[in-house]
Amino acid sequence: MDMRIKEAVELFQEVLFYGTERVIRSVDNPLWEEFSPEQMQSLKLIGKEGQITSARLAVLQGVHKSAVSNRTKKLLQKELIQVVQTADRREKLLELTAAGRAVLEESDKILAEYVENLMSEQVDDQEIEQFLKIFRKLSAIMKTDGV
Amino acid sequence: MDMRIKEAVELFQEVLFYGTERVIRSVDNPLWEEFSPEQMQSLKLIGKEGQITSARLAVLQGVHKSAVSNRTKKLLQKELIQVVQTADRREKLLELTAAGRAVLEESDKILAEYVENLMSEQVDDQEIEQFLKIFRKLSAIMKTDGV
DNA sequence: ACTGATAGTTTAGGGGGTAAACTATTGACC
DNA sequence: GGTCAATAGTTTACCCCCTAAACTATCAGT
Repeated sequence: MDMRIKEAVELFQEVLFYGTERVIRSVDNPLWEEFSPEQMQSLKLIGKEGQITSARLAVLQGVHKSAVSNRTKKLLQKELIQVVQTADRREKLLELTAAGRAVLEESDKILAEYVENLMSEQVDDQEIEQFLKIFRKLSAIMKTDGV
Repeated sequence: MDMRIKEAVELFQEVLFYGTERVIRSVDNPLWEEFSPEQMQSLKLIGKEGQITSARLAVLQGVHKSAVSNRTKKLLQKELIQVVQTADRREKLLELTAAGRAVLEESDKILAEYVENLMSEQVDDQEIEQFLKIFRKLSAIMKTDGV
């Protein structure tokens, strides 16, 4: 059991902490150079929720509201999102523009191709099932605890 | 098959791209506040190789040599690593100091406890096997291609 | 009306990264 | 031996990201 923990820790660090970063940096795709991963994540979440407040976006992304404020400013400049005023005038709802939806779709398409390509080449059918199972679990754990 | 790809893409983004970052930020451990993940990765790699050049470290971390230069400067200031001159006077070998080794050990211990705790609580034995299998695969893929 | 709570923005300070210019040193070739 | 291109690292300019704390505006309850 002890050895397995040790290996798990190594793999954890290697894949989750460092591997992903390295991979993101090495991908050369015009979309990913123009928009940062964090900006893409914002688009994704805004798209999923339809309309969303800064405060909620901060919770979902796990960052301070000031970080969100900074990000939304950039997305507004790029005209990928727009602001809708609500009755409570302190609050602003963010939603995607047509351009924002287009970017999001394009990004999803690229990633889908990437993953599909990867899986068909290097991963067999049974492994895909296991991959999905493990990642569903990880996703759930990350949302509640923290790893 | 198409639905599975779609789910895989979602999980990919959620867990690898964003989840890990969020988790790292939310962990409150004095060690992790004092040293960035990148600095810890440097320590880990230097420790693993014993002695290493900046150039090699840059390749292993997948970043430019200027980024490594910046990081090593900080680690030197914190006295976690030291420099050894070689015959080729352009080149510098980096190695851990005793303090560096101590930090690395402490970090591994903390992570091991974390992972162990997580697994015993939320993951059953069979899942651990699957987890290891999938992550070994991911690790291998990340080292060659990029995801 | 007052006052405390809430939503967002701003500022200061510190992480990360790239790309390109620059220093120092080496090694190969004439 | 002298010249010059290649190599290892550093520096600089410019960008992204983050937190913490101060600040503005607005709302809601007493």
